[in-house]
Amino acid sequence: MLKEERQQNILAILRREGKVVASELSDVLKTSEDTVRRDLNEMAATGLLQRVHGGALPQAPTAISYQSRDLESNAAKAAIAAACIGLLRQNQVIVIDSGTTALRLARELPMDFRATVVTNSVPVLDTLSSHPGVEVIGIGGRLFKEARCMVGAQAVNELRAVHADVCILGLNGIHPDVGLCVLEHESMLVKRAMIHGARQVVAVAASDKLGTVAPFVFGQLTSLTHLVTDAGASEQELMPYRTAGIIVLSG
Amino acid sequence: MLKEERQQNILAILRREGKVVASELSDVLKTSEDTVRRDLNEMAATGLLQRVHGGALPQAPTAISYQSRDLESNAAKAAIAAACIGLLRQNQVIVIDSGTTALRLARELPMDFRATVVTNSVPVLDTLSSHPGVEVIGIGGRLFKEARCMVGAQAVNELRAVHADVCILGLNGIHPDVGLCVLEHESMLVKRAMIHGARQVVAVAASDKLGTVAPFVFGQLTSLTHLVTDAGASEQELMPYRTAGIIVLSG
DNA sequence: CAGTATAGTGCATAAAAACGCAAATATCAA
DNA sequence: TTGATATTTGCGTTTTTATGCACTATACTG
Repeated sequence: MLKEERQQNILAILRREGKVVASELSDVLKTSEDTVRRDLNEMAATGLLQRVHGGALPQAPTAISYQSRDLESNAAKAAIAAACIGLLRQNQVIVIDSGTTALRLARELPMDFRATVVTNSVPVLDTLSSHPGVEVIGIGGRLFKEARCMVGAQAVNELRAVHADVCILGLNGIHPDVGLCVLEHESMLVKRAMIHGARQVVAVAASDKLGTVAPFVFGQLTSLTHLVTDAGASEQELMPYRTAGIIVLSG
Repeated sequence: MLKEERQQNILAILRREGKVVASELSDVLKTSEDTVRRDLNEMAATGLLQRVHGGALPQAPTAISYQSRDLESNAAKAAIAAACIGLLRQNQVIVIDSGTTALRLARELPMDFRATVVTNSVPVLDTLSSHPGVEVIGIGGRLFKEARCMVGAQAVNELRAVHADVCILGLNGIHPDVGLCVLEHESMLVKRAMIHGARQVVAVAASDKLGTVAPFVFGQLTSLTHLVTDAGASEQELMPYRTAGIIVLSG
């Protein structure tokens, strides 16, 4: 087995299992623990994973990552959420994506807001449990633990059956030429299904996401009707989106 | 289990429960109290949590509702959950119902437990997000807010497609003659779908539920293979269930 | 203030990592 | 092909790390 091939395998296992143990790897890959350790160290040096005693973990620790992401850039996210809520009308059917910005929107939703919300995000489901006026539809599927949301074929199918008035969409990167992108393949498919059939598609993105690219592109810029970002975005940065016919709000 | 992994788990539990107790952690994480203490001290040194006598608290005050924590600090439910976990085997497909007793079971599940869990309960989804070895399938449907679970035709359909090894079932009442009952019509349909096709059906019920009746009957006593209750149940109370061929555990 | 639960300490042990070196394998040029 | 060179891999040894145990000290509780 080639070195690169082996390292690819290690990464695949790491993604699947959430951790790798050096001794187990040497067993599965039929090689010595030395080689495995060398591989792990090499990959850790290039930032592909986090080396720990006994094996390795994903570079973004799963449990802690959600928590810390949840807390960071609070003011910016609050502004985005507020601007976004301004776009919503009573009694609409609203799809809410996973991601901390969309979650923030759900949390800021007035308690007397009346609407139907469709979501695959566990924390959004949790939050909206206490909104009496909101009819909530949970999307089923495999739980993607890092993002706390449902993904997979089942989720995509259920979402395709929904034609929402508004879709609140989170993303990892947005670029005028490349389009809308995310970090994981699974998310790509889910977000495509969310966009499909929605009357308005509102992307929520902190200003640092503007102009950045992530591996998986799930749609063109023209899929969007609105882009909501924070005050950190310059007019120059926003211009390409406006000229593409997107309504841009920056709070 | 890797050290860093364990520490991430501790953080996840801390975030979820609002506190951690050293002795409980050593139990759930299957390690010595020494190791737990070392972990807690290490994390406290890096400012990830606040060390206190007996366990640790979050660095920042948490927004967790006291209500939800209170129903967890119930010794009877802990005993039921522990007995229930004893029935589970690695790599089974397990359906977990909504309800606080079933939720308790999910929380007490060892971190290294490997299985596939199917659930319609939002807090169970939340809890199992931090169990790396558990593949979780969320059931979609309308959110029933009071119980924080998915119900309705969609949920019933998805559940009917599952043939589980074990089904952990909560209920509002169980009576030797009347059968298994719940308070809401929606729950009745969902629970019927859960039972359908399950190899083992384990009812979890606090002893005060025994012999009581609720409006909607979703199954006969013979649908059950196991009944797990707490030590508050008398032998006389349990006898009818035993004679019906049900394996009765009372912790 | 006594009794119990929790913490800290030193030590033994086992697992894992690092290191140096030699063998195996691949790469490349003539 | 052949041989020179670089890379990769495996093995023995040493060093480090992680963990559990026994024991003592300290903190909580009634």
